[in-house]
Amino acid sequence: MNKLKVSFFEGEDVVEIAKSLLGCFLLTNIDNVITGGLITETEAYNGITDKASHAYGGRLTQRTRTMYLSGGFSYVYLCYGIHNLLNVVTGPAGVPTAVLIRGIYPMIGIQHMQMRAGKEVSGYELTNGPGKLTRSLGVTLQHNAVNYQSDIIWIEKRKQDIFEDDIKTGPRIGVAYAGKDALLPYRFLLEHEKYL
DNA sequence: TGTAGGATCCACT
DNA sequence: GTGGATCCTACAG
Repeated sequence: MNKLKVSFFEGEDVVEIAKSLLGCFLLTNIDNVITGGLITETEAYNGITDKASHAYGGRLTQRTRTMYLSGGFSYVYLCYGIHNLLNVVTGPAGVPTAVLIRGIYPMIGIQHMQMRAGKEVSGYELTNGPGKLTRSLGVTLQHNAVNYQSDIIWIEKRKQDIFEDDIKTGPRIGVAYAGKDALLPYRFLLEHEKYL
């Protein structure tokens, strides 16, 4: 067990944190079952100056309140009325930056993830999307504002360091409404095959 | 109080 | 490649 510490999440540079999370293990202990896998895809949401962020312009509402917590809490919200999306809040308290976990490679508790997703789904298909990974991991709105130091959701460093060359960068998905900010290279993908 | 639209996924063409 | 599902959130009035 080698949980990422609070100091990691409290870093000021959300883009750097998004990149650093690639190759770490995301784990949940929900319904008394541990499930999780290798983080393969993340996106950074850079606070009040980022039009794609829920907290753009300093928006502070019931929903976005969680983003203003100090780094190391979860931010779960409902997207398109159907999908729960899981983020990691970063930075000091009052700074609403967060990293969206968009994909993991299933490694632990695969059988149970398959039950949650339905038996037709298997392998990477279980968790290769932000809505799919929460479904397979059992994450719901109940798990909003959970501390990543807890035994419910946490992130571990298990692998050796990731090589820069194995990280692909690109614009974020589904944020066309954000104008110029939609083009920012805040999406990170890991060529994960060699790290399995 | 009303309504437009969304950090997605899946089935269908 | 396209569109429907589905319902909460945000904001205007």
